Parts: sequence; structure tokens; C-alpha cells
Amino acid sequence: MKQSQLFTKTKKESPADEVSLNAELLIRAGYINKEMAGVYSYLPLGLKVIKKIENIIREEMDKIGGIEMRTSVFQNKEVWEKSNRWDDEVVDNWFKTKLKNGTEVGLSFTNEEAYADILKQYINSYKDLPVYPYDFKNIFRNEARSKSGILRGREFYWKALYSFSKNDEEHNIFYEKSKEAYKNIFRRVGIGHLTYLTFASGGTFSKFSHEFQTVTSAGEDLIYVDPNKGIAINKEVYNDEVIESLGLKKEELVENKAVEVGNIFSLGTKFSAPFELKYKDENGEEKLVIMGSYGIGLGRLMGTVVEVLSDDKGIIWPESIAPFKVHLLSLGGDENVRNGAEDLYNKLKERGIEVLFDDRADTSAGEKFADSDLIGIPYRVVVSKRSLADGGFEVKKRTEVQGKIINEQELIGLLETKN
RNA sequence: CGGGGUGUAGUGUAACGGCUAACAUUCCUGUUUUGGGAACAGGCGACUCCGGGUUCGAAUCCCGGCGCCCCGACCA
Repeated sequence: MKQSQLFTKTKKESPADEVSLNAELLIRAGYINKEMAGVYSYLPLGLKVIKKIENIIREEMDKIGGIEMRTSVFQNKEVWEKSNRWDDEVVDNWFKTKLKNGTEVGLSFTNEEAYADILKQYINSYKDLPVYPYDFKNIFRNEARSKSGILRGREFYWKALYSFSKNDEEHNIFYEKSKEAYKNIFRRVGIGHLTYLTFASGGTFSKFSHEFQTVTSAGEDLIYVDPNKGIAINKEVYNDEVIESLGLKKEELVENKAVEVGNIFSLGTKFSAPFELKYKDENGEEKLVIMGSYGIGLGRLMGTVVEVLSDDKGIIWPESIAPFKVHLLSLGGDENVRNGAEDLYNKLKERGIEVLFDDRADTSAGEKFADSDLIGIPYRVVVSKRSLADGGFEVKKRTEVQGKIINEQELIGLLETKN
């Protein structure tokens, strides 16, 4: 993509109404636009990042048997009354609206009811189980207080998978697989080294639920990390008994602030019971389906990556979720430079290398460098009189201080390598 | 929903109760520039969040509302 066609611009100043680092950098660099508290639009660059994250999650969900669908944002009151979660006294963060005829309609704040209700139509026999449907969709929560930029919004894009199993054994097998899938996801988006499987309160059907917590000062949770074992305990269940039952030692645990980037939950029959979601087993006996839920907020995940991976100049995207792999800058108005850059741009595109080409004619070198650092694309390639005189193009990783000059072949070779 | 803070061109800031609301940046015109947010000249852009009040006079003081940020409670 040519930068001259990208309508967004960078800002020198941080917005006055944002304190959180993720919002500051993402707004300054032109990834997101704030509409109101807790509500952000994703601009072209931001959407590219979200799609990259979405694809990683999709691959990992599909790998463990997930099957993608899409539930509606509109929610039927009758369905939610079955699980007693329609009433505002029970759930206080509903967004609700009305049809012309006065019928009440809710906007999804979670998906258990929708899935249980749909799957009830299709699950009859033990032969229909297990199944692992999931979707990506926007979720709405009327938070009393949203905060921390895109870490906690009133509208957010998430992935939610629900598992439907015949019994606890079958459920547990998938539950363990989902842990591995989640670890893969957080590793692949570049925060694996800071993200811990965390034991949290479990509800009625299991002792614990599991959260994936990324350590950062921007977090709103407190967790106690065992760095050697790579696991943590959420403050909400942190006590001597729990520490002991997990085989941990209190003196080895480190207190950290962290962001909950994902969670997995055993639901047992909490929803299958009210929905009478049952199947007939081999003996013709009716049994309740065992459910689990597995969520990841994509905006929160994106914001967490920014919180964790940036410097004083801007964002430092991991290659896996960067909006582009390469930021190509042409410096100066020299004709050879302009043609050389254009030529390289076309060659990279032909090879399927994602490149943002800063082709702006009247923009100074300093401004292009500053923009490039702020936007945070992993590789920066400079075409200038100097680079051409030295025999090619200057390539520098966002994480490096000093670039090096290499020729076109070497450059394409470098950028084509998969990692 | 409790507590604290705050609201002025697109953005970031200034302005004693008193002149045409200032500066920087963005943007537009022109000249000159092109390896770290270039220089010069000119120009556009604000019912000072909204509604009341005090006053000869309000961006400024008072009351009410709303927005936004932070702490808490709650939550992915």
C-alpha cells in the first residue's frame, strides 16, 4: 500500500484525554479513533492488525477441532430468561433496545445462551458429540467505567468458543488442548514470554478457571507468578491452601500486575440444564451435555501487545501481527531514487511481501523516519541517493539502531524468509 | 455507581473579571530544501462543552447538566 493513499496521519502530540500507553500510541500512529469512552473505531492500519490476530486465533482453534460460525449480536429475551440472565438485577451491564413493536432485544455481552439454544436443535445423540463451535464478533457491555484505552471497552471484538462434550473426561481432554492452543496464540502474537497460565476462581463446576495473564504495569489484575514453573495464581484465589494444592511455595511467588488476555472455563451443566441440552447415550439414556467456554478479546490483546512492546519512539510490532512486514521509505525528490523505490515496491508486492511504501513527495526525511518508528513496522527499507550510491538499499529492523546497505537480491532474500 | 480531576481552532497548550481570545502544530499558497518531525513569507481555521445566574463587562466567578481521564467497586 502506498502511504500517499492511506488517509490517516500521525500526530506529534498525545491526545489529552488518554493516559494509557496503548491508546496514546495507537491514536498517534493512526491505528484507532476514539468515538467515546470505551468505544474505538479501527482505522485501516488497526484493522490489519486485528485481522492478523484473528487469523492466528482461527488457525489455533481450527487445529483443535474448532468450527467457525457467527452468532447474531441481537439477543432474544426468551432465550436469556431460561438461564435467568435477562433481568438487569442479575446482569447489570446489558445494552438493551426495543423493536418498533415494543419487543425487548439485547445486544450480546456473552454467548453461552446463544450457543446452548442453537446447539439444542442439533445435538440429540452421543454421535453428535463432541463439538467445538466458535465465533468472532463484537460484544457490548455497559460498563460502569471503561478504562485503559482498548484494554477495557464497552464494545469489543472477541473470539468465543464453546465446547460441548459427553462427559467430564471428554471435556477435560479438550480443556487441556485448549490450554496449549492458547499458549500457542500468545506466543505467536509475541507476548508468550510475559503470559502466564493463571489459576482463578472457578465457579460452581470446577475448582479453578484458567486465565492467561500478561504481566504489565498496565494490568488491572494482581497475580502471583512462579517464574520457574511458568504459572500464576490470581489474587482472588490466592491463599495458603491453593498455593499448596498447586505444589507451589509462597516465597517463590512474585506479585505482578497483569492483563487477562484470555480465559477458559468449565461450565459443567450450568447452561445445558436450563436449556435441557441433552443427548442419548449408547444405552438410550438421556444425559446433559458438558460445556466449556474459551474467550479471547482481540482488541485487548492488541492493546496489551502495544503496552508491552514499544519504546519512546513508538510501537514495535512483532512480525506476526504487524500491519505490514516492510516500511519502504523513499527520501528526496531525486528521480533515480523515486524510480528505484517504485520499482522495489512493485517487486516486493509481486512476491507477496506486505509493504507500506512511504511515497509522499514533500515529506522530509526526518518526518518519514519519525512516522516509521511510531507506526512500528518490523523492517524499514530506505531508498535514497546515499543508499543507491552505496550500492542498494538500507535495511533496518525496528529493534535495531543501525541499518545496513544491501543489494536488491539480498534484500528480497531477507524479506522472503518466513519466521 | 461512590471519590478526585478536567473541558479554549483538527491536535497540543496560553490568556489579571476588561482591547479583535494568543502561541505552536496541522492544513492551504509561494520560494527554497530533502538521512532524524527543515527554513522563510503569506493565509484559512474558535458561538471558549451545554443551560442558567452574578456583573457595566465572564473563557475566567457561582449553580445545574453533559463529556472525558484517574482511584475504588464490578468485569474479557
